[in-house]
Amino acid sequence: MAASAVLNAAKTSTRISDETRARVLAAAEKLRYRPNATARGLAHRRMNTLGVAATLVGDEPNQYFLEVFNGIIQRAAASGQTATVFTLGDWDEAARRIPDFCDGRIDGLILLAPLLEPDATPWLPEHTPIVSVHANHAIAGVVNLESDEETGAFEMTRRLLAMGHRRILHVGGPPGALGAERRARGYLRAHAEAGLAPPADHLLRGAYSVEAGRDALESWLCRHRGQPLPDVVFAASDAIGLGCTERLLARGLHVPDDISVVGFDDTVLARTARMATVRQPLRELGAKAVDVLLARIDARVQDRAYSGPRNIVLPTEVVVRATLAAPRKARLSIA
Amino acid sequence: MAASAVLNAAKTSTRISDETRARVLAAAEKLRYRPNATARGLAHRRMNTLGVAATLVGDEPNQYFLEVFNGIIQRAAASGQTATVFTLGDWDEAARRIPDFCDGRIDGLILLAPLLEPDATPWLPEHTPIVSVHANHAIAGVVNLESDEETGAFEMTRRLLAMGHRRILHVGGPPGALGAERRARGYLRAHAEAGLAPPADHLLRGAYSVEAGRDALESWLCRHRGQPLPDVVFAASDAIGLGCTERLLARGLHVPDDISVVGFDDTVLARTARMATVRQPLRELGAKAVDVLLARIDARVQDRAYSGPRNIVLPTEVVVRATLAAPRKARLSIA
DNA sequence: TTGAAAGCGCTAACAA
DNA sequence: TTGTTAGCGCTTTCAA
Repeated sequence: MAASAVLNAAKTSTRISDETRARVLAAAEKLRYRPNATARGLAHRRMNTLGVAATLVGDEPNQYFLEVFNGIIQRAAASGQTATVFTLGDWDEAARRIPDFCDGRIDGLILLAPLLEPDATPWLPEHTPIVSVHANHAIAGVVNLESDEETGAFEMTRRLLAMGHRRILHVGGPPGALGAERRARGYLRAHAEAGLAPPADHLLRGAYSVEAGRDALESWLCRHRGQPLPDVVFAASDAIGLGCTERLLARGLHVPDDISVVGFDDTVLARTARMATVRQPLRELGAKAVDVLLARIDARVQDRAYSGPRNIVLPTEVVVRATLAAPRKARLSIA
Repeated sequence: MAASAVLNAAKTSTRISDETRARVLAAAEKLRYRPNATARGLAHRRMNTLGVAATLVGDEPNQYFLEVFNGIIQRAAASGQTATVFTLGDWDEAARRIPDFCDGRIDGLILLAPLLEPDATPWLPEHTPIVSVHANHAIAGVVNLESDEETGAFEMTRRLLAMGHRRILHVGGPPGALGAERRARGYLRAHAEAGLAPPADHLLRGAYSVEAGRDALESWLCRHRGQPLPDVVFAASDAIGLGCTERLLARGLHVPDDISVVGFDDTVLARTARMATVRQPLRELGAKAVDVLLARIDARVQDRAYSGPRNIVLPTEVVVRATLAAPRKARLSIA
């Protein structure tokens, strides 16, 4: 009854006499009473906690994750929720572990860049609302948030072409990854629109990391010795772009005077390296994911169906920085 | 009894007959039974969840926080724990909000770089073990983890002096912040050891951010027009160092040919900008904080006193990168 | 080896 | 306006 009064203070002010309320408050104060969130959660079926599932491995922090996560916790805090992180070694573990996460301690789950089969339905817990950011496939029952990567890549490539760049080397992301495909598609579409066709060997694919970018570019340069140096490297991620820049500098080439470099994502890496890039609204994506998730949770609480869209696309934007300049007039050859 | 059996499978294998176990397992499977962590937590008084409290505001993600946090979640996951984040707008809110966090949903709390009064004891909940990372003061009942910032700053400064640098401008952290004091102290001690005394105006103080670094250096340079350019800028954080570099480049100065820049922390900023810095083992600090916290939680569960140290200091390390070179032979003046 | 019962700390519906 | 009661889903005695 103490708890009832203390709490109802906010809800039913008429229910308790002032005298009783004062007595309860005094007692609570004296006992340093703290309501227990677990018990309350049990009774209430609501923990005011959102889960975030992501793969988070390796030594170097994944900036993509960290930026989205930053957006998530800021918005969650603003909505009176807290966020708890579940790490997956690999998305193959998802079928086994995700149902365990949805065990009453979270009200909803955000999947960060999940690599899941479209038929994940059998094991996806149906009692917990789920949203995903940059899912690789549409998943039944999961609302997805993404950014318009193809248009971003398209606009960037078009801009490069308009500046006079012609030999545009695309150091792309992993084959099969939806985002990587979309970026490559934008790159190709911009060429097609300009009536151009980039040589097939100007489109590489590999992991999204600094090392992958470094190695991919280096081996490509070695294979193309004596041929003309590309005008610009269009990396499919900022990390790749950084790796490429590193190799170019190591070869004594100047960025952007000899060759430009542009990235993708606009993580802190690009901002720090003053690298031109395609901005994905990472923090907004995280914040919006929280909004949608809360809407779904509310709908469930009120036993309504969630009526919002199943897929939400946020715009991307070309960001010009110091690593992008007009192409060199005198063409260089690869040493 | 189903739950009992299912769970006791791990604990008391003799208690349940094989037949019953099989029946229970089959039923659980058919019902897609999932134990409820909240109820279990209520009964068990253990959520297997660690809390992390930090101030996390502003647009640009705080890399210091993110790196420590990365270490925390990795180690927590390895120990079968999850981490939930509580954000504070300001450490002044701590007295009001921290007791609320310790409401049964977490087993222990990690305070990230707390700015707390030493007499925080009255409101610190005594039923939840707490550890801090880089606390500003010793707090009764809280085990603190930190890194040896003074030695790091000392070693870096000594190294700069040994390279022949003499005019070392220290763009320091906020006055009153323990870490900033320690960094400044190391800077001064290295000078003293070499029988040198830096001019008083070579020691600035301000916030830890890129903007603060940029503004502090710019106004300092304006105030010292015509005087000799420093040999090197020793920034009290990577962010400050980045801000300083930005201003130097904008003035047409070359780093490190005209002037060197070194930072502090070794966040992703320094790694990306190839900036020399003093490395703080941020991820290790996070991981170790988890270890100590779990040890304290176990001690409490077993009703023992925690017997480990009250303060743990991890070493720092000088990292040399491209922004540090020998001082310029011909001295430049400030334009 | 199994079943029954009490309780973790709170909420909510119902009586008084 | 107040007190009582019955859960929330699980764990843990204690009997049977």
